[in-house]
Amino acid sequence: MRDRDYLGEFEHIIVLALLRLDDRAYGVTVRQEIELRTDREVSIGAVYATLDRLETKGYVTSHRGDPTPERGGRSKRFFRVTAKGVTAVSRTHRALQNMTEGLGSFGVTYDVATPSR
Amino acid sequence: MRDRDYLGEFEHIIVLALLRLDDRAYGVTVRQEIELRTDREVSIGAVYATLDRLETKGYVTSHRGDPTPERGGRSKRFFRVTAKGVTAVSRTHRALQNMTEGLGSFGVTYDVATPSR
DNA sequence: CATTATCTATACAATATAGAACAAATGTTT
DNA sequence: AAACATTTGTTCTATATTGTATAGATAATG
Repeated sequence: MRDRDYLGEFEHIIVLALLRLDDRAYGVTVRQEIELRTDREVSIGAVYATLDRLETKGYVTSHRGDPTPERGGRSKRFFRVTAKGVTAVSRTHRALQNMTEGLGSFGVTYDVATPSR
Repeated sequence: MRDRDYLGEFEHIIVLALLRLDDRAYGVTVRQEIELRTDREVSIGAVYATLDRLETKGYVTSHRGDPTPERGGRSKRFFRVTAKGVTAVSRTHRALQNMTEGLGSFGVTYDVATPSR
């Protein structure tokens, strides 16, 4: 993998969730944060699969937390964004910004076509 | 396909390019615009594949232009974003914004981990 | 040992990417 | 003007990477 890659759409969202959650970021909270802030349903498997890939790529790290004293308190796997990860979000973010700037709030200002079907 | 879907990362970029280029948007200019504004190499095949997919989903339409009187002036296939397409960018854009807001310029403010490997 | 929360494994669908092949126009050569 | 070269543009084919859901395994408490 070239280290110039951009984050995929969902990867992007996930990394942002980690940054927001700071040291409270683990599978379940990540999912919640996304469902809360975007109006989108997320399957937990999707979250873990993506987190694993991000870890493989060196964009995040994970470590086991201690079990908490609650029923079902299995130990959590906490995630954290690496410096490399931050670089990647920034790059992705910047690209999007460069493409967007000057467009106004599209959909209002720009007249559009209708689908053929 | 549910009409609640988000644009993939590259789809997003492509649609933004179309909006910028307005009525000058066809394969080659789309590619140029992206390479110009993001610091990214784009293969022409990727552009068309994505444009086709977007058209199938009703996010863009295309029509043939007349051949132009220049060397190599083969007729172009012009693309245009549909209302549905604009809705989709907006939705994608908003989701990203909601996830980003309050984060400051990440990378500066947030302290990060180092990759395990 | 039933219940709860979390994580893992796996499979499949959708998206992204590269590159070569093909097409249509004009320019050049003889 | 026929043949061939050059330029610009599109299509096709193949493959890799991302995104997604589901089912089931684990580890804790009551």
